[in-house]
Amino acid sequence: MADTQANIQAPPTIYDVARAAGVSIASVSRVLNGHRNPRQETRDRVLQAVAELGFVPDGAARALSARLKEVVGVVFRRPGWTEPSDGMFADEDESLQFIDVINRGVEVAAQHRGYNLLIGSVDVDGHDASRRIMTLARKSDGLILHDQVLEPARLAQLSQHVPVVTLAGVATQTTANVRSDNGTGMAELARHLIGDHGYTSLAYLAGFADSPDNVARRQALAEEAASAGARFIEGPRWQGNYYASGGARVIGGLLADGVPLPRVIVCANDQTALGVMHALAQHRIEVPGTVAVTGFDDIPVARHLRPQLTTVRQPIQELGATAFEVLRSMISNREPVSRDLVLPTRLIRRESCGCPSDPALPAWRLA
Amino acid sequence: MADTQANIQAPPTIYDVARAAGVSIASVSRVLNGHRNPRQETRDRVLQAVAELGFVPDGAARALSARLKEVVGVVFRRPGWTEPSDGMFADEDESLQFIDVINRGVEVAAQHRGYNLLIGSVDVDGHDASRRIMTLARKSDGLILHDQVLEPARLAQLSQHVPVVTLAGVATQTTANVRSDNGTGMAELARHLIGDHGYTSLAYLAGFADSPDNVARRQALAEEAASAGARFIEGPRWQGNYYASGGARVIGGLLADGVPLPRVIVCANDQTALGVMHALAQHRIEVPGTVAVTGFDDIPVARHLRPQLTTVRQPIQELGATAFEVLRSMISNREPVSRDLVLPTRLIRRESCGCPSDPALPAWRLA
DNA sequence: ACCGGCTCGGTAAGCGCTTACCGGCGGCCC
DNA sequence: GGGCCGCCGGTAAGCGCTTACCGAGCCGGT
Repeated sequence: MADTQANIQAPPTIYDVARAAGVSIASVSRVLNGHRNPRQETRDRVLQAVAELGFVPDGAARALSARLKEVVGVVFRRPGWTEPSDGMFADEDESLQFIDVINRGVEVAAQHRGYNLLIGSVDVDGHDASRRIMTLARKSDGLILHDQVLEPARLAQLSQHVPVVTLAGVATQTTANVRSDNGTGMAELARHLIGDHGYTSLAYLAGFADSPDNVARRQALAEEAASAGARFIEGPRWQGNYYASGGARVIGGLLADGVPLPRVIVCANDQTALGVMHALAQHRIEVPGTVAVTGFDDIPVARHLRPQLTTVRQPIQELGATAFEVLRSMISNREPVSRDLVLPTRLIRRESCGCPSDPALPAWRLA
Repeated sequence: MADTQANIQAPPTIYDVARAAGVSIASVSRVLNGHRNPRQETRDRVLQAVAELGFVPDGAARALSARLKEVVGVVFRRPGWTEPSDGMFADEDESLQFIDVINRGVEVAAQHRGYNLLIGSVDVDGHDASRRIMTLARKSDGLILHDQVLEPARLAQLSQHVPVVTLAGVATQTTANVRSDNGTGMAELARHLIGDHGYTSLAYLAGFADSPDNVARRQALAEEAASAGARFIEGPRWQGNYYASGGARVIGGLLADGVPLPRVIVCANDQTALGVMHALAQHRIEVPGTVAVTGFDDIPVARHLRPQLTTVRQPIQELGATAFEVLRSMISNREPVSRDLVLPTRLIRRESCGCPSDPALPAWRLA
């Protein structure tokens, strides 16, 4: 062996295929893309050459020429810890399960259409976030933006040039939006807690203040509590950040200051509930015996917690898949199927609200 | 308003910028890419035009011309349930936390270098997996492949044309590999269980049989057990699949057949342990009192389980980040910095092995 | 037999960039 | 003062595809 390095050789181009098949590059392109119905013999020769050479067209060249990249960009926000108490491994402390599952939904839907997913994240201090998103945009045919990645002004500007679908945001003149029916799910949860369990004091542990989801959930809960005459607790002490750390911090703060806890803590999302349950366990506070806890989203781990988490299920993967389909319709028709899609939610009663565990309904159907 | 449709207009091209700045496109390209040190005045005019028009170069054109896409592809395998007992929501039953965190690591590292991540998944029945991966490859500069996505022959073929880094696989002549030091971590865990806790019977709940990680972990455990004279249990009854469902199924099967459980169940990874603990709880079996359970990976939720999961920590994000850096070196130098990188692991003692909970060490440092 | 029309290949013009190459201009040295 | 060299802009040739356009061949109709 003269050289231990395994040199990689350039992949074959369409010219190589054309030469091997004894036809022009136009013919190769035509049989590969199924245009103009080439003669059977031509088709056979091209196909054989393609198989022999293992030809796969270059994405960039194809994109440039066809003005279609078959790539959609997805941007989400990474937790950027501004709180000094979080250590160097802060990033690993959290998984972004909700976001990851949505992205999986996008990806699966995209695969079906021959698209791929280009992923980008921005950290909370997004001073150059806008630039990064632009770059991503120029590598894709359209963008799916998670909550809180771009301020409205930038969004408006961006969406003039690129199809944009937001998740859990608000639709605008130029963007479409996909979200869940927060109100219905939260109302159902509230009625269950107040009506079925008879709880009379509920706190809302909030997510980001300016997130539409957060606003809608809070409001539905507040309204149900009011109409049922239950005490509704909220405020700056109850300000979380959609992450477990936020929930844990809130509980820690409350307990440290000797603030009495309400009978139920309704968390803005599951990850927050995770942190809450963790902090509660650390202080030896019984869930749901002393304090009941609920989440929102029904992320996969919700059922593995002890007690299992009562929550409101969103069709998470479907959220992603829907966002993709809307985006694709914008890409191909330059007009979305709909500007504001709302997916249904529903209450999932498990143990953390005080319901009995139900062994008849295992989380996994066993063989 | 004549038209409610917000028409998207084509983004500006380099020609638009050149015209606005009164220079040639070559000059625009040069100032943007910092080549040939253009005159200050030229630079200013170009930069101003770029700012005014909001110009960002098209990714495809840039890629085609510069022969560099600044995109890396990542392929992982989605759980494809072959077992009939798993319902329609099977996909949502599982999150792929380990994979997601790795991908996040890749993404963060990629961002630093101006690269983006192109995501593709293959399902277990990967009959056209190879083709899909090829397509992905032609949209990127290189590929990072998770475990079990491509058979070796295909891999060898693929890696002739594209730089490839595998995760938790084996390095070959043409591919590089990044993995964790399974042996050391597992040995440390085994010694803790046998030496510190005095357990004398351990079962290994396996992952995919042909996964190198699985083989290495099993072997380290077997060796430690043998040398310490502990009983080591394994076999077809203990065959999992790296997912929670596999762990739950194994436990369910054992219990249904009246097989007595060992004192410790060492799971191939955390997700498996999750399913095991879930199944055990369902049968009212105490963990760690009656049966101790351990995992491997230290995925973010491991600390949220009750009891908290004792496991072996891999530097998950770093695994991804390292894979990216190796790949990048292959892309730019056509030669990897190293063909086989091994990252350290270490035992994380929590509660599920029988260690006392440690309130002095909260999972989150609270404000 | 001729011609219109239809089928199907080939030729070549881009797509929006990067960069090799060239040429003009100014400064420097002798 | 003339010749060289270096600096910088512009011109144009691709990068690897898709596709509009053209033309050759062949069919059927009259």
